[in-house]
Amino acid sequence: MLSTPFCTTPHTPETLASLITTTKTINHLHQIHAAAIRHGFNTHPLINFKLQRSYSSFNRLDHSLTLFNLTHNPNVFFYTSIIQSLTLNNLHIQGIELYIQMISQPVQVQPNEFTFSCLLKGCRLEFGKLVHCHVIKHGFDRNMHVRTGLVDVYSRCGDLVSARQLFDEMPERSVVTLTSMITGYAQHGDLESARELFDEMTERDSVCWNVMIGAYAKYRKPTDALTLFRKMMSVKMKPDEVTLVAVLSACGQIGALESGRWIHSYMHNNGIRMNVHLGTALIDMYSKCGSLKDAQLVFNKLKNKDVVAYNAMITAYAMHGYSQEALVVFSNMCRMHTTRPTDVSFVGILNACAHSGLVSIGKGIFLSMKVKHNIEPSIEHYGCMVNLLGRAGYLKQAYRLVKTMNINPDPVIWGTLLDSCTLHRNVVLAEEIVKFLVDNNLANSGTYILLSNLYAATSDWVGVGRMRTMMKDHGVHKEPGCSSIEVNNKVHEFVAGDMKHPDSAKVYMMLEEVNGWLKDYGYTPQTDIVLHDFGKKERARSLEVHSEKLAIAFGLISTKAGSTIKIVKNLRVCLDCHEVTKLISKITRRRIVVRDRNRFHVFEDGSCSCRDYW
DNA sequence: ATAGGGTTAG
Repeated sequence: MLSTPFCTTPHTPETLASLITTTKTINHLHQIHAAAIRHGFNTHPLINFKLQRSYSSFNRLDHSLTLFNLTHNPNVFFYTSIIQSLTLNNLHIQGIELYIQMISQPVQVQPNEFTFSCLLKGCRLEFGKLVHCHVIKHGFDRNMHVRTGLVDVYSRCGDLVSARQLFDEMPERSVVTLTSMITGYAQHGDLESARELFDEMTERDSVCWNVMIGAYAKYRKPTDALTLFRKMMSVKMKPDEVTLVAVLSACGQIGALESGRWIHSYMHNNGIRMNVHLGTALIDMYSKCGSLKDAQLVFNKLKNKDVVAYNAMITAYAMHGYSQEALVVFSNMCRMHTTRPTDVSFVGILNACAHSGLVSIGKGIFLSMKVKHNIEPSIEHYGCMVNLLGRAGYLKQAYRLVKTMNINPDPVIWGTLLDSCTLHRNVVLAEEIVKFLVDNNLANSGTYILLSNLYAATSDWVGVGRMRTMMKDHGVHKEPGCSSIEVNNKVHEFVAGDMKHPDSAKVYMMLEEVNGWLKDYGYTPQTDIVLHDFGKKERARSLEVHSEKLAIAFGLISTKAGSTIKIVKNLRVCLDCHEVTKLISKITRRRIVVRDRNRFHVFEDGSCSCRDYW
């Protein structure tokens, strides 16, 4: 203590106050605090205010509160800043309590516009409305900061009508106000209204660009996200860490590896430091773009890995069918004392088991959720188990699990079960399930499609016809297949059977050539699973134009011989396409990587990394 | 002396 300068040098409140503001460590702060007490400044309002803020900045709310409780008659500055500390720590109830204490003191302390700004930050609708009343009562509702805070509360909480009304009636608005309003729309899925306001802005900072790009990424509009990002770059607005996280997510969704790599090198070249957010986004991007090696590299180098980073890597291994590796990362994570598995970890690890048919390991992990980790399995975890059991052929067990679980089964889980019935050609069980669904009014479009697929798979064309009629009667449509491929930093999309791409003529010529090769190999199209265009073309013809085949044909004509072709598909790959792609990889000596809705397939020399189990 | 908007995994 004696070695520090604070014991001997004389101090004025002003010099102490400025020392507090510049202090870099909590120990340093304690010494200054001690010096302040020794000099008899412990009741000095400015000193105490600064001390409180400083403790708060070191995340020592406990010290802040002690100090506050020892202070007689705190003034509005002290009240406001302690309220701010509380709300920043998500302690809004305590914040409101302090506000009430403040206005009901014997000697009332009048709140000001700053007090209301702090009260509103991050608060929920019930408190927001309460604070709103007090804002009006104290006459601060025309203050821009306060009004922005109100807009923010209503829009974050989804009361977009109230938010918009307050917004429209504002005397003036700042970038922050607009961003709050845009965020409200964006977070609740109204991307059009968000974009409309965004386009009307006369000045934009990086935060509002981030909100808009992030909204596109969140609502799975990766092309819009990337387009807007390019626009941001073109107006010389510098992207920051938050921008890049959103853009990387978009790259992952669309499988744009070249763009993703470009972002990674942009980080290096522009001094954007790696951190756990960016690292996780990179792991996600690389794995969804088929480059598991790069995902591993980022993961291994990443410091301070949190559970989100671990989950991203577990999911990456699961998607690529590397079940053992996923299990290793999972157990490493469980061994760390800083990370505990979450519900997402279990979705990842159970999917990893499903992709390799690790039934008993999966069952063990599923049981451990509740027993060992105190996590109640959700419908998604049950879905993973139904998938694991069903794919492995334990259809009865899967069915029993759905019937006995204490959550209401949803259409997804029934779909998973029916999918497994199709895979194992179990018409009897499938019909039992469908009858159950119809009897209980649970059948939906998916039910008909799945049963129809099953009839097709077992060559029961009468059954297919019956389903076809039922679907027509119910106006059921199948989600069109869509595949994309990135060539020279540009993403090309193909929808099943479409002719929209500028190079369509060449693509279809290539497809004819491929069909010739396949015929020479003695391949005949399998009469599987095609419903979206039934009745228009004969089955064999429609099989030829599944979207991934168009994308692969485009890849063959637009990339260098021998290079890898990478495709992203929105649906699960069908049996026929899977067989055909295996053959194409053999004939053309190309490595073909297909990411379908569930996982990766790496086709090489006539076989697939999923070992035909998917 | 003090305030308002943005981030990752299925």
